[in-house]
This record gives sequence, C-alpha cells and structure tokens, in this order.
Amino acid sequence: MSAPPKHAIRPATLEAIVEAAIHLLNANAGATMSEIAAQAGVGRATLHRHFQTRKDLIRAIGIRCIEEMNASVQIGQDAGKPAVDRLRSMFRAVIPLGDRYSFLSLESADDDSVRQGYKVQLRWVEALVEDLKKQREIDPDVPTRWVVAQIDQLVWTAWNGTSEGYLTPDEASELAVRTLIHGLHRRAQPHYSS
Amino acid sequence: MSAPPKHAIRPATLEAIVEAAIHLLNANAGATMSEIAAQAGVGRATLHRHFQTRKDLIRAIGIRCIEEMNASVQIGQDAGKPAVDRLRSMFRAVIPLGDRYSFLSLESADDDSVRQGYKVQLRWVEALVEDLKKQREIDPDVPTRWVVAQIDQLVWTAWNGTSEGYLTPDEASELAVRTLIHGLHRRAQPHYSS
DNA sequence: ATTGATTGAGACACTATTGTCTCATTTTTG
DNA sequence: CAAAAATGAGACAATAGTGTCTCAATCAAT
Repeated sequence: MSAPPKHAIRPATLEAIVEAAIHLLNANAGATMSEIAAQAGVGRATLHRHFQTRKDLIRAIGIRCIEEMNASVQIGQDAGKPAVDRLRSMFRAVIPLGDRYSFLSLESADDDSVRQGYKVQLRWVEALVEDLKKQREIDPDVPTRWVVAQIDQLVWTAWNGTSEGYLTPDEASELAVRTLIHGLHRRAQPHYSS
Repeated sequence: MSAPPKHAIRPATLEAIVEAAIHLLNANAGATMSEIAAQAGVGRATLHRHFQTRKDLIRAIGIRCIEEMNASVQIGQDAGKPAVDRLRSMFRAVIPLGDRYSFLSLESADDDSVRQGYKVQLRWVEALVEDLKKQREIDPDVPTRWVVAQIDQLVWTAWNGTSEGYLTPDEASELAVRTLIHGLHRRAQPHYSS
C-alpha cells in the first residue's frame, strides 16, 4: 500500500495535527489541508510528509478515533454488574469523546477499517441492550435498533450539553441513563432492579 | 443582491433539481454541480441558469426546507389540546421531513435566513416543552435545552427508522413520544394526565 | 557544541470544479 | 402550426485545492 513515511514524526506535531483535523473537520467537512495545517500551527508540507493524501489523513484519524471509542465502550463492562450500571459506565466513558464520535459519522462513514471497527462497537452496545432487556430494564418489544440509535444520539447530545456548558459530565451521563430508561416524565425516578 | 433570473423555470425542472440536491447532499456533502444536474436529469447549464452559484442553490434549498419544516411544526398545535397530543402531532408531521432536516443541519448551518427560520421553529418547540412541563408530563427540573435536543434527535432517529423500513410512520411517532416521556423501561406504559 | 533529522516556506505542475457563453434542440404557448 | 421560451450539450477561462519537491532554518540527542 502506501510506503512507510521516510520521516519520523514528533509526538507534539502529530498531536497538533490530529486535534486540529478533528476540530476543523467537525465544524466544516470540507476543511482544506491548508486550513488544517494552519490550525495545527504546522506547515502544509509537514501534513503531506506524514499523510501523503487527504484521504490518508482522514483515514488515519478515523482509525484512531474508532479505536479510542472501542476502548472506552468496554470500560467497566464486567459481566457481573447490573446492566444499568454498565450502561452508566459506558456513557461516562464515551460522552467525553463526543467530538471523536461526530467526526466518525461525518467523515469516515465509507472507510473499511472504520466500518469494521464500528461493527465491534455496535456488537458491544447490542449485547448491553440485550442484557438490559433480560434484566427487565428495557421493554423487549422495543426494537434493539431503536435502542441502539437512541444510545448513539444520547452520547452526542450529552457531549454537546457539556461542551456548551449547561451540563457537567456527571449530570450528562445521569440524564442520558434516565432519558433512555425512564424518560423525562415528572414522576419518573430511577428505580433500579432491586 | 443577485439579479432576478432572466429565464423562468419549469416547475418539473425545479422539483427535480431540489429533490436531487437534497438527496445527493445528504449522502455526500461535497456533491458536485455536475452530479446534482445528472441526478436531476438536467443539464449543468440549467442549474447555473436558475442558481448562479453553488451557494445560491444550497441557500435556496435551505430556505425552502426550513419553511416546509416550520409549516409542519405548527400543524395541529391548537392551544386547547393536551400538550402530549400536540407533541404527537408534531412528530407525525415532522418525521416524514427527516431528510430535509438533516440537509439543514449539514449544509445550511451558517446561512442567515435559515438560522432565522430555525429560531422560529425553536420557539415553537420550546413553547411546547414549557406546556409539557406545566401539564406535568415532563419534569421541570430537566433543562429545556436537553428536552429540545432530544426532540430534535428523535425526529431524525424516527425518520431513519422509517426510511430503513423497520418502523412504520405511526410506530415511529408513537415510539418517539414514548421514548421522550416515559423512556424504554418495561413497565413504562403511556398514562396521559387524566 | 556538533551532527543528524524534522520542520517551514515557497515554487511548481496537475487536476477538478466552477461559472459563463453560444448554439442547436425541445417544449410550451397562443 | 408558428413564435417564443426554456433546455441540453459542449467549449472556455478562471479558480482553488492537491500533491511533490527543494532548500534553509530549527530542533533533538549525544
């Protein structure tokens, strides 16, 4: 495939590029290599030294993001814990990665490695939903795809709430769990399975 | 601003262009004027005859979409009806416009007319949420912004569910109402305020 | 401090897309 | 059917972005 880059990359440079690219490409999917370089405080040539192609850059960042997400999804998923607790752990771990997440859905929807990584994540979430159904936390009649979609959206909305400053990370996770399981009805209080 | 177009446009041509553009730009935000013309079954020159610039095209479609959405949001919003019924009416009316909606959030986030139109919509939704809180359907302690964000996301998820074929429009609206108010808990049954 | 490697800046050719124009063809209107 | 108008097809210049390269400046490690 692509020849291994002749130049090594300085960790600080890599970090700057990755963060700038995620940030810019979220705000504007058509962001330019020049813009990314400028935002990263790096020469445009340096971008091309380490990522021959714009696609290579997006692809590399996509893989990085999906790996970060997958690692986070699995945090605190001990089979022993009640499913609701695992749900909360997942939210807590994943919500702070909301920008990564939206980058993935905007930019890397058609990359093979990313799609494959996403399937892994999907299976974890589906397994969790199945457990939630078994433990009677979620109505088995609701399509699993719907539940999974809600979880996805809740991650994004919760991240957005923290990044806009009207929610703390803890509030966001708690609100996400509550919204999914009990909804926003007034008397809906969390009442976890005994 | 832009001179009034010298050529009239045939309604069928306009329709074809608008639909093609919405469809293509949802799938690929960077879709080309050529691609849009081809998908619309129209010459590329015709596009430029009626929309001088690519921006003009996106802008015109954005305005059209936001107006369609605003009209739909207000369907069946008689002040007399219970807020939950109005919520359901809104979902029913808006969910079928999901593709319009995602077009707006992807393409027209920075257009002034669209932003202004979006504010109108936002106020309607906020008013509905306030009523839901007053009628004790939604916990007043939950931030209104969170509720509004959930409604937004539910519209998209529900539209997606119908377009992927695993939900009928009615199921989608019902599931959206239930998810928002009562959540997906097993024993959560709709119990509207007497 | 010196050496080796990474980076920044800019020039360059190449490609894709945009936006304008013209003219023949088709469609609509009367 | 005839006139007017809208469309399709293609040529065209202009622009913007990509990817490659070179060379001087800067940084890191010994």
